[in-house]
Amino acid sequence: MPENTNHSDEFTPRQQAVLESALGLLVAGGEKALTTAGVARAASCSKESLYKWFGDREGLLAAMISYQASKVRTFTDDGAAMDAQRYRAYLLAFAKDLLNVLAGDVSLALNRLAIGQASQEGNSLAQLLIERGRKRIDQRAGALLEAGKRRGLIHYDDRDDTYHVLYGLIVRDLHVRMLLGDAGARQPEQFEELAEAAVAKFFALYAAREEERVAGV
Amino acid sequence: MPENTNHSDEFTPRQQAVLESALGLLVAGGEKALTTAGVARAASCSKESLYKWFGDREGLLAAMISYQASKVRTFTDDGAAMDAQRYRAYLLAFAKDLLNVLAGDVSLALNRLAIGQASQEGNSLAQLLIERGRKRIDQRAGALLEAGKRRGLIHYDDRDDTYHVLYGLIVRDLHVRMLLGDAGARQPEQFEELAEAAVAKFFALYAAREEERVAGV
DNA sequence: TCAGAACCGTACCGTACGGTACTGTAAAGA
DNA sequence: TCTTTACAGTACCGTACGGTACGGTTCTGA
Repeated sequence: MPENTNHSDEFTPRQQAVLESALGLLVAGGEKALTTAGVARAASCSKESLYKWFGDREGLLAAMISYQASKVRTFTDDGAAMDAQRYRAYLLAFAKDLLNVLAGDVSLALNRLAIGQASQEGNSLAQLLIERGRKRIDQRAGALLEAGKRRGLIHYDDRDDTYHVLYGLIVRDLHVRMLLGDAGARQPEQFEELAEAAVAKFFALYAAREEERVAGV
Repeated sequence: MPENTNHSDEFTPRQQAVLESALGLLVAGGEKALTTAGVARAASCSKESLYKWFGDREGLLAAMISYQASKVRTFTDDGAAMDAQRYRAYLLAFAKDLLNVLAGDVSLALNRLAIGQASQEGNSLAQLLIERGRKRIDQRAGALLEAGKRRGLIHYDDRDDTYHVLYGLIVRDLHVRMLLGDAGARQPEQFEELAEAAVAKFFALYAAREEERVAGV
């Protein structure tokens, strides 16, 4: 058994290399450029092997999504003490990470791919993207929010609703605009500033008031 | 000259009927289903006419976007007196309209189309969608914000930034999830509630404090 | 050393689609 | 009535792509 990277062992190293090639093609030229012959040429493998490994073109696309999805770290509450200052830093890091993930070449390409297919019947690709990609981020954020509530730093009733507000404050309309290729939306040098503004507003809305923080309510 | 509807007179009635057919096909089956032969059949016109009117397939797609874009009403400040109550209602209406527009069949289909094309070179379609569709909404919101500031109801420094915060509070991640076909995101019966929550938070962040409102600063 | 598996490269097939050309026809205008 | 324009309908062409088949090569294990 070959050494395992942090990627899932769902694919052999050779297959992973092929998937990496395919992702490169997708990023470079969009779905139109992702032909089976093109992938085979770029990855120096035969079309026959592609069909053997992934079934058909759809299977290849699904494999690309599954493969890529294994690159998001997740936050787990270690129970350590945390003051408001430190918690704010965590939220800030989450916000910056989120913006950077969404602005990534591969993320944008895969989201474009899935969205392009979402209209026709059996939008399994989009479903897969939501399941494998989106939900991990949701989990990390959820854990972060709960950690803050547990320590009395923030206050909320509905965790998911609160998360969506945080998401909206951070991402605004940037994701869709990036997906549309609007260059004005994709400026990573502004992400720091955007993240800080978002976190500040989030605290303005959800920071526990003094008496709550003391009482732990 | 035929009677002018509120649509642009960029296209003849016959052409508008064809574009309507094409939009129907796009909504029903996504881009894959939008073949020139299919449009011709659905609209009972010849392919030759299609190419005469719109140049090529790309031109047809652009025409569909241009044609569809002319269905957003815009807010203009009539200078009338407006109290906080009334202003809040305006914002609420904007929020609900925004959610309903974004959740519309045709809007989703066109955004999917443009995003699907955004990766390959010359993403003119996406650019067109931003220019013709997005910017109108931006204008309406901008006017709304300025009206509120002029009357001392809200306070902000950067209008566009403030608008983007409002947008994020309203839309959250719903647009992308709707584009991905996530049924959980597309529930118009919840839009009222979402709009109210967003407007409430917006006021929490931007409502002018009493002394400002009086001083008009 | 031999058998078999895995796999690359390429040739091949069928089909679907963008785009063009041609024919027939109905309306408009002189 | 003749001519021109606009258009529907259809046939046609070239190409690109998904998917399959096959020959040749390398690697593995007995």
